[in-house]
Amino acid sequence: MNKNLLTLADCAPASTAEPMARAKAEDISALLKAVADPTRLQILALIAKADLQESCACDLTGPLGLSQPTISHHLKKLAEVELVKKQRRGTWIWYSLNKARWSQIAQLFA
Amino acid sequence: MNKNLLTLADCAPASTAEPMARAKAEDISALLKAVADPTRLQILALIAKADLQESCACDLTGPLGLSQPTISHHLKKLAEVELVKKQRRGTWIWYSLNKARWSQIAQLFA
DNA sequence: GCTATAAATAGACAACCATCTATAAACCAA
DNA sequence: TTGGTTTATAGATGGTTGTCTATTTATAGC
Repeated sequence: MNKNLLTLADCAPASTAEPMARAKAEDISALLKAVADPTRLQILALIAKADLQESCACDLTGPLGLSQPTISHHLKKLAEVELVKKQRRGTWIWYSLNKARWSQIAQLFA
Repeated sequence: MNKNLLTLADCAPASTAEPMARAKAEDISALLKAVADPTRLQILALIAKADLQESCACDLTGPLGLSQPTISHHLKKLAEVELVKKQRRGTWIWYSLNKARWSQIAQLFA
């Protein structure tokens, strides 16, 4: 995933009718798609508000009423775009927000 | 579309395991889904960089290499979540960015 | 009215995605 | 090694979505 995101203005054409590079648009799109799901938004909010700002997957199935594989699927999507970090401690895997990545999204819309 | 968006932190549970309200998550998701498409990102960038910051649909088909109905479809999606404003002047319809709505997204990730 | 141009709609189709059940893999403790 | 717990993977399924062609609607000028 390309981390060097650009503001829309930066990507826009100078004066010709040349659009934002497709590859760049797809990079940004992939990141935004990961957030643009109601369940994943709920997951992110739960992690952010948890003690020490981290949760294990098993803490999420109950409140969200979803199966364990579904939660696992969503966490994988979030990790793929580096919106969450995962850390194994024994049997559990603890997920936390990647705040730098989070801020990159804010910058896109600044 | 609900304009009273909340930061993730605001939506998160107090101390119970109660997640962000589903309806709220779906509202935010709908807004983000509209932006989370590479073609629509390109459209937004084109509009933002156009003279007077507005474009008609016919100006977009060429640079993006897509059919007129496809462009029309995307512009409709963007208008549904109020990310673009449309104004008819004669035969043409001019699209411009809704900057207030744009900023609301930035606030979500602030 | 007739014609030309711009935009929207309808319908079809392929690709993607969120969810489930069933199963496997990883890890810890006896 | 056996058993228990947590997470990941495989496969299936129904719903969503981006794109197209064909058609219709809206507007302007003659």
